[in-house]
Order: sequence, then C-alpha cells, then structure tokens
Amino acid sequence: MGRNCMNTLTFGLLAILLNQSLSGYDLMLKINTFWNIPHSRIYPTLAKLEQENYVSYIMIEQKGKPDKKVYSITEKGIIAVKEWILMPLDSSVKKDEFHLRVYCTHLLDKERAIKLIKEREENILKKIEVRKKRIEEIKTQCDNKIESTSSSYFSRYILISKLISEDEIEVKWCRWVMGLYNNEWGVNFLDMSFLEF
Amino acid sequence: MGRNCMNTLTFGLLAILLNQSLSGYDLMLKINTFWNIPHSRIYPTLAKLEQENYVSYIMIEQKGKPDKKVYSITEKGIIAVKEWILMPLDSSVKKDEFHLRVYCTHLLDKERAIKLIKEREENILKKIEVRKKRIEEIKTQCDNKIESTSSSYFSRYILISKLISEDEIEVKWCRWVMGLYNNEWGVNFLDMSFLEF
DNA sequence: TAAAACATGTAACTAGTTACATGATTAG
DNA sequence: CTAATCATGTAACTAGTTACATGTTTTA
Repeated sequence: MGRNCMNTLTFGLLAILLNQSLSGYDLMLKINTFWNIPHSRIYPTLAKLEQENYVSYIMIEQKGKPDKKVYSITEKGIIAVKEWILMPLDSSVKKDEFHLRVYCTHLLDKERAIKLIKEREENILKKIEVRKKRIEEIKTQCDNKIESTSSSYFSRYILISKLISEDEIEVKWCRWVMGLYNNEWGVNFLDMSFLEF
Repeated sequence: MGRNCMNTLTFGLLAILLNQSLSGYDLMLKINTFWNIPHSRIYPTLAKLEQENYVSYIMIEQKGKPDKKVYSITEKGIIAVKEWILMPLDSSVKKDEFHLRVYCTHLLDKERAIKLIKEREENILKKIEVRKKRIEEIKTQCDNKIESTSSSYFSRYILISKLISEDEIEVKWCRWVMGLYNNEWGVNFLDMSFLEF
C-alpha cells in the first residue's frame, strides 16, 4: 500500500503525461516507441498511480466510441519524474535475439545468411521511413525552429535523431555484411573500414 | 514434461555451446554479452535442457575451486539451433531507460542535462575499449585472417563490429547534443547534419 | 580481513506475455 | 462478413530479479 511502487513503467507513463493528458489506450500506443507494453499492464499501473496521487483522471463520454479515462500528471508526479531523471542509471545489456542469431550465422549457407540480413535491412528501412515522417510532424508542430533546450520539442527531436542514426548505422552494417558474403573482401577485411563512417 | 520448453534463453545457451563446452558459471558470463541473466535462471534452464537431451554434461573435479558441470551441445541441440535461426523474428522495440530520460531532458537545466549525456558518453567509451580488446583477441585467435563465412570467427567478428559501430554512433550523438547545449546551433540545426556521417 | 572470483542451487518476488471478457463502430 | 480500431479490465502464465544458502581460494 504505502510502499514504493515506482518502476520504469510508472516513470514511462509519467514522462509521456508530462507533455499531454491521455487515455490508457493512447498511453499504450505512445509507450510503444520506448518498449512494448500490453494494455494488461497499463491499466492496473494507472490505477495504482492514481491511488498514490501521481496522476488524476476525468471520465470522457464519447459518441460511437467507448467512454475513456483521460489521465493527467499531478504536481507529485512531476516531482517524481524530476527526481527519477537524475537517479543513477544501470547500463545493462539489452536483449536482442537478432544479435544471438548473428552469432550463429556461420551455421547458414550463403543464401540463407543473406536472407537473414536482407530481412533485417528491410525492417529497419521501414522503421526509418516511419521515424522520418514523425520528425516532419515535430518540425511542423514547432514551426521549423526549436526555441530552446527547455522545450519538449527539443527532447523529442534529439531522441528521434538518436533512433534514426542507430537505424542508419545498422543498415550500413547489413550492407557491409552482405558485401562480405558476396566476396567483396580480401585478407584485409579485418581493418574494419566499415567503421570509418 | 514433454511439452516444448524452448525459449530465447535456451537458444542463447545452445548458441554459445556450439563453439565451446562450458560450465553454467561460464555460460552465465558469456551470455552477458547478449543480455543480463543471473545464475538463478541459468542452472534450472541447463537442468531442463539436459533432461530433454539438448545438452549433456560431465562432472569436473577441480583443486582449489568447486567441482563443476561442463555442458556440451548434443546432436538434438545443434538441430534445434539450426531450425531456430531461420524462424521468423519479431522486431520488437527494446526497453532503454536512457531513451525515456532523453525524452525528458527539457526538464533539466544545462549543467544537469550535460552531466546526463556526459556520463552516457563515458560509459560507452569504456564499453568500446572492452570491445576493441575483444576484437584483438579474436584476430589473434584466428591468426589475422578469417578463412570463410562458415567459420565461427566470422560470426563473432561481424557481431562485435556491429556493437562497436552502434556504440561509436552513440558517442557521436552525445557530442552533438552537448554541442547543442553549448549553443553551437542556429535556426538551421533542424537540417540534421549530425546524421550525415 | 574483507571482498571478489569460482561454483551450484532454491525461494520469493516483480516484470512482461498471452488469453479471456465485453461491446460499439468503421474500414476493407 | 470479417478484421481492425477504440476502450477497459482480469486471469494465468512465462521471464527476469533479488535474496538466501553454502563453501574454498585468491586478491586487495
């Protein structure tokens, strides 16, 4: 009850509510940018946050759609986020099953290996398209200039830039690997020229 | 009992055992390259894999150290890995609390924001050092040439190259963001010149 | 002399996934 | 007419974390 119930998910929800008041359903959609959480975790967590006064909600009746609870962050919630953002951050390794498969590519013949890498490349290219549309939306919303580092547009802009840069480097890596499979290498491939970007 | 008990962890353990026979303790250390798993999950999982004949073990008595079980992959285990590596891979978003904090940087003053980014940069630079040592070990082990894409050195080499490239791009991003905080930007910073690497 | 490394295991907990449950509207 | 979207919730499960439990040797 009175014990500390704050975890990454609760801070994630509060972080999103900093910028706008949203329903549990919309929070679920938004938090999927950060990591995949199903609604089955969102709703009980919001109920808990509301009990502990980190958020409050109002019922909104809709026509043609079910009623919804629109949540807003409280003063207590804002203070909690400000404390959390400066807490020591553990740099744990993220689980990525693709990396585990890359570790086993030597088991595959050339065609199957290239298929694995090609599919990855295509998935990432699709992600980049979505993100570039998102960045255009942000630019439009703030009239093509970000007034200061204390604007939430700034945070969103630097984050999406990070995600795109990581995707772009992965596409380069995919192409480098496919090149290696197509014999575009000699004994000198170990000088890692791929990394000189 | 007879039901399918295979998950990402079981395939992770089998993938490592493909290259070398190891104890549960050493498997725990190795799998930490991919994601953090404590020994409390490793030991019961290995017992289950052994029951289902994906691995086998021999007891090794040691002087000055506790006895250990050294696990090896079986034929059944190798077949399972070969099937798994081609199974459809869900491209789910990885949980990264740092990204969530970046999303809130506009709440921080310049000094605190730079501290957050600087600490991230330093952590990644340390990771890069460790990985560059690892890549040198791999190069030494295979006498500075990777004979073919069917060698396990190839898999390990392309994987570590991927991790290093991702770390390097994140360092660049950190420096770009710190530059923005130090007013190295005009209205045109939105042209994303950072991404032209 | 305290901590870390080596080595294996279990217990109790929190986090995350999948399925069950309901029900209207809209798009293909 | 079937699936997707909007909308909220619970139940049952698997995955992952932290703590308990034991014991030796080596390093700081």
